[in-house]
Amino acid sequence: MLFQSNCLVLSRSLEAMARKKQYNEQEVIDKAMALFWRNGYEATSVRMLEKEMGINQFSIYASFGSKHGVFLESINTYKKRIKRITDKLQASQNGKEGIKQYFYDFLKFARENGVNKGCLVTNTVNEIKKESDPVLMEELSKFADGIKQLFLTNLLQDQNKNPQLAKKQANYLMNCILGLSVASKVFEQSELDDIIEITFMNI
Amino acid sequence: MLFQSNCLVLSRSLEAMARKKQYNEQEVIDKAMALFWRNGYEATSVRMLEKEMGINQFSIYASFGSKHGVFLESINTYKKRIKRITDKLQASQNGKEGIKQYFYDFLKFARENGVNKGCLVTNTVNEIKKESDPVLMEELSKFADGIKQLFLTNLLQDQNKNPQLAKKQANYLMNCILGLSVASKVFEQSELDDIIEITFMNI
DNA sequence: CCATAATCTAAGCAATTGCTTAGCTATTAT
DNA sequence: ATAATAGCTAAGCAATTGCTTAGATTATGG
Repeated sequence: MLFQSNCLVLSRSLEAMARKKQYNEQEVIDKAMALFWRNGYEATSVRMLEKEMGINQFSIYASFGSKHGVFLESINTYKKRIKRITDKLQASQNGKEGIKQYFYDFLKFARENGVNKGCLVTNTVNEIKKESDPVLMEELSKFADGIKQLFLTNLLQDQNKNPQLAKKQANYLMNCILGLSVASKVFEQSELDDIIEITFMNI
Repeated sequence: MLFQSNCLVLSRSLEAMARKKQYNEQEVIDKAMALFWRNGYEATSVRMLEKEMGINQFSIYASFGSKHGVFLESINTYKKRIKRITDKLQASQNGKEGIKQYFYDFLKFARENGVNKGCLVTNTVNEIKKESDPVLMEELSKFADGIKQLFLTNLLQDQNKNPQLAKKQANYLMNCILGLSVASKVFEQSELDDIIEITFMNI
């Protein structure tokens, strides 16, 4: 599994060593994530992963155990990649303006060659049934809660903000960015800009 | 195909007649729609449709041509079913309050046995790739535009409303209800209520 | 140089996919 | 009753799914 086989290698340094992996696990997961992001989980076959990751099915199963395992690592990598903009939001001291910037940052983050792919986490919540994979679902919920919490702390930076209201507004903002994840796939950029402006008009 | 074979029957009344269909096409499509709504397009197999619709695969293909054909008819039926609440919005004279009511009506419409299934059209936009079925995608876009237009005309009922602003607000409201379609699958009802209240607070 | 062992290629597995078809059944006009 | 015809059942089709495995390849320690 990812980054564990290397440790295994170290712990066995006394025995006879064998062939080295001809690929970097993080690199091939990056490519897998891009494919899942574009296509969704079900619509991405192991044959497609083979091509995109540039390695044989044997290697995929040796490194990640299953298609599901590749997907879990893809989600982890997605979180790593989006951390760049959530960290920026965490560091922000501009109240709701910082959150607004996060909305624009997210749209940029989710765009590739002019195509909006939405949020991989949101796409996944939309695709899988809650009861089919409750562990993954719980993980995705926690990710969303983390972002909602960031919204809340940023909202509370604004003066005279009622904490009760701020909590509701955090839910409201979460709903708006969920909408943007979907809307960005269909709407024009100018419409998305309008939406963001109205969204932050009265909070 | 749906409601065409009956016409065929009429036009051939002089020749020998044969066995009658043992199912009602609208009834079995209602069941197919429910399944697609719960599971999505790809995750619904023809074998599952067989069971849910209560008819053999032969009958499915005789009546609707393909799995894709069943889905197209399911979308049509979805539009018929949701018409009950869009018609209510069309008849409303309460400005933004009528739209707010539509939000609540939609959440009720999308709930089945306590489970929120979202909007079938939104789910589909989220699942299929734009280029894989541009005809269907165009149809779904038109449906969404129709609702956006209803938002706009209702907004313009409010006094002293700037038409330019109203257009942006219609996009904003469309984004919020797209969000609700996703959020309703994960959020508690009280949170959804909070979201709707805040959504209409600043327009 | 050779034994060991991890990684590679490529063929193959059962199960499932959307769809078709052969043969039986039911309904009608004559 | 009989012939004609449409609908039904159920078996079967090729293609694709996620996953496995046999055998060749490559790297290391002794």
